[in-house]
Amino acid sequence: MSKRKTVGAGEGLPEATEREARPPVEAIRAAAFAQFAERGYPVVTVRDIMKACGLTQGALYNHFKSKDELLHDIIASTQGELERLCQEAVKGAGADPRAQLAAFVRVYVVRHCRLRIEALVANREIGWLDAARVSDIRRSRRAIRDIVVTILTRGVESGVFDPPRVDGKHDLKAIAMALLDQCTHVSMWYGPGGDLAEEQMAKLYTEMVLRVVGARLQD
Amino acid sequence: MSKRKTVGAGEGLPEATEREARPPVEAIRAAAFAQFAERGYPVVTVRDIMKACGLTQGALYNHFKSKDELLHDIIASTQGELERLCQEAVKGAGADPRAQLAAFVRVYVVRHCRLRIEALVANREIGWLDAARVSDIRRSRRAIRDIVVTILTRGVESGVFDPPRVDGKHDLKAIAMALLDQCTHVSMWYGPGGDLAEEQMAKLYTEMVLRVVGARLQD
DNA sequence: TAGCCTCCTGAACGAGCGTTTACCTTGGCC
DNA sequence: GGCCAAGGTAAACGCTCGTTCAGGAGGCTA
Repeated sequence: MSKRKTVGAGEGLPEATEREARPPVEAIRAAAFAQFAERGYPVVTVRDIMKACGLTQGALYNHFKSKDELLHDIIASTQGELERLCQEAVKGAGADPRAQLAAFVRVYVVRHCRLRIEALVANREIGWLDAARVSDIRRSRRAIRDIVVTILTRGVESGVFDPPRVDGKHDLKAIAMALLDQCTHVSMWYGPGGDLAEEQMAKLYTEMVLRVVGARLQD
Repeated sequence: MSKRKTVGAGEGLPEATEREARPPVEAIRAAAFAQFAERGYPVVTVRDIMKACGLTQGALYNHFKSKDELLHDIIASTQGELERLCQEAVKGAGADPRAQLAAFVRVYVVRHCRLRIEALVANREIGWLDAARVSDIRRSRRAIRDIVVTILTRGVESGVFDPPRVDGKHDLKAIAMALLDQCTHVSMWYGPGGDLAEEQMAKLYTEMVLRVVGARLQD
């Protein structure tokens, strides 16, 4: 079953819509995604994953070295894509830190709404990876945090941001962590059936973030 | 079981400082706390927990019916205490929604900094409980969220809050979720060795939250 | 001292885990 | 056809899990 030979590996992203046409390795990734998200990595068994895509346990090891590698593959691809999107969003937003921050939050929130399963897995299950595999993902997260810190720093220097101070000093790293926490965890509770659509969520969060950093409304 | 005659049950919290004088059931709770926090419920074994307090695996079942009940015991006590603290904080803050929200955030953040291990366990491991055990904890969380929603609602009605709108309407539940997310997850990254102390964290978060809801500075 | 109660030990149980292995089927190519 | 590589199956491996249970140590009370 699910016998595919033809689908070329070099033509863009796999399409999630046509389930049967997907090569086995993609079906495994997708099934693992869904199950890790719903029940968590340690309690999802290799047998569960493979049964969900109509295969037996042993077949996993034709595509991945281990269950661990499967999880890393999933998280790393999601995380890399997120970092790239964030960088592009900021780069394409001009020089104004307010526009940069707004573009960042919009991309970040929309992605965490739309791909909330992937985000949820990436954020919740990373701890199960061993140290060697986890390091590059942590690096990517620091990179994203540093994007925010950089925007905040420039915004403060140029006077368009006035974020909260503690004992008279800014702690932009703490503020960046808090803002990212807030935006990241939409994936924990956002559902398409809820009151707000993705773009509305993005607008809401953008306004909240701009308020937190004390963005001046206009020059 | 867990029959204690000497340490009075009616005199406050157990003291975490004197480890040896603690009755076994308390030692088990403490060891489980620490290990669940560090490595996660499903990978911490009964043998791990009991070894950490100098006992063998079988002894657990003199104090708890199962590993599951142990986790529920831990989470429920933490959650109940949190709900009580939040209610008291709001009740003791007078009638002004701004003061109520500030008091709420302060208590909530300080607690999530100080008892971050407990908070982390309660928030991350709850999914492992079966449905029957998890329901009262979810109820408590909804209750806490509703405290915030109530404060926001009264603040908006009385004109001291002007939170972000989406398409002209408020979505106070979404905003309450976002604010609680932010405050809850300090427990994921706050460390006593960091740049900010608990009270400074509380001040920072209070100011951020008041900014988000658009609190008027004075009457 | 005898009896009881509390609590712990240490071995055992059955189940389920990730992974390995031997073997089978399929399709393309000479 | 014969061969090969890819990728599947199903059984088995060694291990660890949560839990149970018979038995024993130690401290009360009578």
